Amino acid sequence: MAARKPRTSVRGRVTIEEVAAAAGASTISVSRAFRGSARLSPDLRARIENAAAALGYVPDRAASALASARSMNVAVLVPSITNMVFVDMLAGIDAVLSQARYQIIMATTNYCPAEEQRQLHGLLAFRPDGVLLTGIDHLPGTLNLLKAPALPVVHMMELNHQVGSYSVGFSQDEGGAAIARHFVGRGYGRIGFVAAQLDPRTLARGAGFRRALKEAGLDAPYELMVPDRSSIALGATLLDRVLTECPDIEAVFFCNDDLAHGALFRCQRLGIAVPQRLAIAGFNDLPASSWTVPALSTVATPRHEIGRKSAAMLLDLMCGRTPEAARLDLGFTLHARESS
Amino acid sequence: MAARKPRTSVRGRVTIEEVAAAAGASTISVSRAFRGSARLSPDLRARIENAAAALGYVPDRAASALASARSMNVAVLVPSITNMVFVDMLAGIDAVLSQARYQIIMATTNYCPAEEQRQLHGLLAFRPDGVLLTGIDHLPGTLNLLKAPALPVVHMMELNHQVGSYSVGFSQDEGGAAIARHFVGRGYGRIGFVAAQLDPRTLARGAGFRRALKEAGLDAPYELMVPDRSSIALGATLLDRVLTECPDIEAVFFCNDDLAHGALFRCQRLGIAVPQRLAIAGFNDLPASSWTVPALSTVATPRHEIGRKSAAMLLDLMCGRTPEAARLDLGFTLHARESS
DNA sequence: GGCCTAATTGTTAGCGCTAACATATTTTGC
DNA sequence: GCAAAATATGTTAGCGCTAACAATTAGGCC
Repeated sequence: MAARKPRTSVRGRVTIEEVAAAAGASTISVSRAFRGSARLSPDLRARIENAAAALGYVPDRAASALASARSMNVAVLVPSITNMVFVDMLAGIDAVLSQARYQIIMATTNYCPAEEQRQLHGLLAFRPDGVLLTGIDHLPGTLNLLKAPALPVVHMMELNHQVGSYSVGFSQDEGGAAIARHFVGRGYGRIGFVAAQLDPRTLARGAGFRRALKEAGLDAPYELMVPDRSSIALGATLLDRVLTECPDIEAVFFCNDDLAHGALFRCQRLGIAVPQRLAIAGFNDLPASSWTVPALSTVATPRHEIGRKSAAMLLDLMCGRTPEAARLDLGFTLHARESS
Repeated sequence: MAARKPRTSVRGRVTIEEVAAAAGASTISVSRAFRGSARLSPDLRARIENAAAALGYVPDRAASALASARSMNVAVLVPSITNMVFVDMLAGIDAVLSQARYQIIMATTNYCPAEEQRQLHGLLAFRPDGVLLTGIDHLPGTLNLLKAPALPVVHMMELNHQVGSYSVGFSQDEGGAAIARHFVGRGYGRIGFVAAQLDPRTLARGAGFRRALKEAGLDAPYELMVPDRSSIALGATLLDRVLTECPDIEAVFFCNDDLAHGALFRCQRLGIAVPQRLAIAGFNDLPASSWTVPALSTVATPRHEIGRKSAAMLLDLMCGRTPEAARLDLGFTLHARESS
């Protein structure tokens, strides 16, 4: 017995056992005190907290996870953190999960489904209690990984219409359509769509844009789509190509604000009047968009709220509660500004 | 004995034991196979890998960490991830650490030393093998937390001259001085310094800026410093205040590019000619800075490289190797563009 | 008081994995 | 051909914590 009860841990860390000894309590009571459990007299709790503070005790999540089958980790997969959109979403997620004592374990997929599966596999080693995925398009293998441990999953940014799946987002397709209708309302004739980083959400925006133009009886738009990662520099480059390939263009929908900013700056540089000579619209409403001159027309997306609500929904699922709705549409807001 | 060897794990997860049984090997061999250890015949290794793949085995980091006293986690603390600078740094860190099979456990401090300590305490529950901290100014309690477990630490972004500490960065002070000398070289007379989010790095830039102006025999600059978080919107607001409070100002150094962009946009809006009427400079060289019209003069910081080198240095320390240098100065580059 | 219920605290047995120490098995040197 | 060294594989005992149960104490009521 003595061998099983070292008063000083082997590895030089303060363990629950030392705290228990110092507080004159049992290990399980220390464990309970740290998990905020009820069923502990104020006196014992105080003694334990004092002892823990004095010894500098830090709980060990690994041991806790192993013993309890709950890791209090949540795996989050986002395409990129260089994209402000996902950073805002992450902030929303963290706000809700850290409140509930969960820790985010995050990885980036680089917009690649295969990389998503690889990264998820890696994150599963943390035995997360739930998973947040960006988007609704995943490899079969990715979803398979989640089946065996029956992990709760919430899909973010898009709306998943598959039964049994949970999602929080808005209709990317409708967002694209909103820009199209705005262009139509302003009377633009020759219209273009420029996209990069052709992820499912970008493509959905393009589809909605096209559909709405068609519904309004207009010609199919001029389209320029490249697989490269979106950036301001790429937006500038693509604007040049648009002007070369389609000189009579009147309005262009750039699939996101990064590209639109690049195009806007390029127009300034070239002395092209926006919106008189060329109207420009973006998507997402980044902070810069309302400050550029001219201010950028764009669709504001509720990404922070998407993060919050996704986390809340996952929290429900992880606690065995049934979320109010399996699909939460948070909508979007068209901001018609000076650039169109 | 039979009770200690369940062929199917209690929790429905595939365990190392089931893989071992399926491959006709011992558990330790499976463990060795997954840690890429040598001392395994190609035949056994193949059998284990096949069995693991067939069963869908995912290792359990919690159990591994508990058994081995190595978590393969690295705790990283950054002020914010809404700031591109730290995102770039994180990308550099991740590139190196994921290569070495380490996982980043990240938290944000919101530029607050007390929050840094709180978050570090939380991350220590992951028993990280090393820690990366942003900056060199920390609460005594923060450093104390790292003392007991004798955790390797590398400080990022600034250079720490304290003996026994490791840091990778550049001289923020010199960066500020570089802008000052640039302004002096261009012959500007009435000069200003505008700062927000007064973290130690911002203050160091200001100090260097001031020092260099003094060395050049100029008057002390007009200064406007506010504690708010930096943003484009704030940059625009502060520009208005600068013009009101100091109408004859000729050149302003904004402590970062976000503020400078806001100021630049505001000048465009107000019809203030940059740099003719007012010269503007920023700090960090964000992607937009070379595309704005006029292009923004700024100091490019090697933040991605700082991330890479910090991670590499920490890797050395975690493996018990001694890094080549305890302090790595990666410098910076002044980009004198159109705005000044 | 005596009996019951409820609240509080403790004991025991692992969670899944790996370090440290055996134990085969093969290779090498002479 | 045989001991010594090198290589390959296995056995055992926990890592620090918590679930499940057990035991103890306090409170309530007639």
